[in-house]
Amino acid sequence: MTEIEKTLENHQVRPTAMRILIYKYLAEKEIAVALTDIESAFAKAERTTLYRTLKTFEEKKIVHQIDDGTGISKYALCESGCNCEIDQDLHLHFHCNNCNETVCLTEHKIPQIKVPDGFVSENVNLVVKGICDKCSGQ
Amino acid sequence: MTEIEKTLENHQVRPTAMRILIYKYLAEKEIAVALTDIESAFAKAERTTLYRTLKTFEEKKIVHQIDDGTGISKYALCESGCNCEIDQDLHLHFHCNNCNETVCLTEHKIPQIKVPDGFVSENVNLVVKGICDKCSGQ
DNA sequence: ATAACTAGTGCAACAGAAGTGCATTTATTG
DNA sequence: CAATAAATGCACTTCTGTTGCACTAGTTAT
Repeated sequence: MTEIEKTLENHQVRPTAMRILIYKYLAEKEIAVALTDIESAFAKAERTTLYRTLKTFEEKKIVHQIDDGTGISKYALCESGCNCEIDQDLHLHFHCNNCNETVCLTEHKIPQIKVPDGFVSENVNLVVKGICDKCSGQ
Repeated sequence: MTEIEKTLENHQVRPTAMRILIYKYLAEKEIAVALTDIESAFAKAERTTLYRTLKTFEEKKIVHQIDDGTGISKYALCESGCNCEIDQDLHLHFHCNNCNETVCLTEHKIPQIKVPDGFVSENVNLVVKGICDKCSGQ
């Protein structure tokens, strides 16, 4: 029983071959991935399977969905690289306009956002766009 | 020559009947609207025309596009209700999970966001989700 | 005013992502 | 091993966004 299998079972997800592969893929990638990314990485697998796997992972809090403003849903593992459990579920993501990759910037906390009276804040999504470290030539 | 016609011409957009209507619609709405919203409001007009009108408006800085995390592009007039000209093009939007409406919260400035070395910030998109004033019963 | 030209609109079609229903396979449990 | 439940594969559908092309309306020059 591998680490990944344990992790999946801890989240009430049965560790099938496909799921382990997808988990591995997500773990290796440091960036948020879209369904199509996984699709091209696993050419043999059906899109639907990948789609439903991601949905399952999302439900079971293994990954969380990221909206980086490209209009395409992306996903990233919740552990180590993302603080989606903390208080207000603050997401801080950086989307590179050059390479189109989206990364989690977890070191940088989001300042408390105030909303007007009557508004109830449940969730904050912050996407910074620009040029990432790899593309800016450091 | 109405106010709206003047506004359009000031932005180098020829004030056609359709465009005036769409501008009026946007001005009346206090919330950001999606293409489909306009579509159902103007059942007679073609979707393509509305689409291209919005694109033209966007190009000419009459409206700006909002990504509220629903995956559907929305638009709002740049004037009075949005500060899309200021320094870093900071957008602060509130999306109600109940009524699904998205509004601009212009009174509340976005604090300066720091990004790690090597990253260059060009644009910041902040969407707060929750319950709006209308739905929270004030 | 009219011909020539340009901008705007309508229609049709396509692309990509997301989502659903159903049959089949795989795994689990009695 | 049979019965059951979960996972997967396939075929479709829907929705948003987008483009090409023909046609119309509006503008400009002669």
